[in-house]
Amino acid sequence: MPELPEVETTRRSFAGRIDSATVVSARLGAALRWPLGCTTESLVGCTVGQTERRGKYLWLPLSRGAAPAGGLLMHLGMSGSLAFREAVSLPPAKHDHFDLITTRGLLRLTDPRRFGAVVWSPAIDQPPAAPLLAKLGAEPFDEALTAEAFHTALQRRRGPVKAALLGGSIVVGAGNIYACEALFAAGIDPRTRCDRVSRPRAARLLASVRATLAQALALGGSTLRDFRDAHGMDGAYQDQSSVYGREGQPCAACATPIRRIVQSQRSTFFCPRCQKR
DNA sequence: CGGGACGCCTGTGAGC
DNA sequence: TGCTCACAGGCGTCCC
Repeated sequence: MPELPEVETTRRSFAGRIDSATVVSARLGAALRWPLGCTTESLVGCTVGQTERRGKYLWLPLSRGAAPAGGLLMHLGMSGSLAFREAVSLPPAKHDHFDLITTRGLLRLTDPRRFGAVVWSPAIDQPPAAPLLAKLGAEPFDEALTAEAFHTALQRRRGPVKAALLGGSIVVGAGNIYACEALFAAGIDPRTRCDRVSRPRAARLLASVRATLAQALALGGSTLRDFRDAHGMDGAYQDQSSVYGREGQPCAACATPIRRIVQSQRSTFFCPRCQKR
């Protein structure tokens, strides 16, 4: 569900609406990936600032008057979604695990698998937020990430290029779907060793990662919708994808059946003819 | 440092 | 109908 386009779409959908709101109360249901790191009571009275995104993490800065009061680092994991509603008194359903009730509305995390997280941190550059964010690679649309820098980073690795995209230590944002799609768009076999990707092909791959994420972003995060409706791959994204979830179906470009393999415990879909090592 | 396996959880669909 | 199994959009941690 939430890869970078979905997380960014989520951020845009509520950042302006919760900005400057004051926390009235908070509620933590079942435990998430990590402990909240503060009491829900300690959030009361804090003012929410502009929500930022780093990779697939969201950061909600908090303050008390003029004084910073840390912030909440949020992650949607595999099945999480955030909703912001003006109606504050909606009773939580089974998988609604965190509520931030504010003067402007209710920010609610729904996450059936609970791989997501909400963690209070005294600052974004201090633990526990800092060590989590420090491992992240470049933002995909950061101009500082040039084709040359991307190629150089690939040259240092020997594993399959698909795993490098998924790992996010070079560039963040492409999860399993968009990593597969970007590799297809670039015509690169996902099994290709990183250090065997030539400079021009690295440039093409980076451009494809950007184009794939940008397209999804332009569609408002094509795969983002209510989890109950979103389960499975039978939503809008299925129609958009060239390879993801299409094992056995003919490649749109050459009609060769799309293959599914497993790389580092994850499914990879690709066209064995269009994508070359 | 890189790279792969594992585990965290619940839900769903396929097959029997 | 109910069971078991494989699988699911992420990622930190552990080991080699």
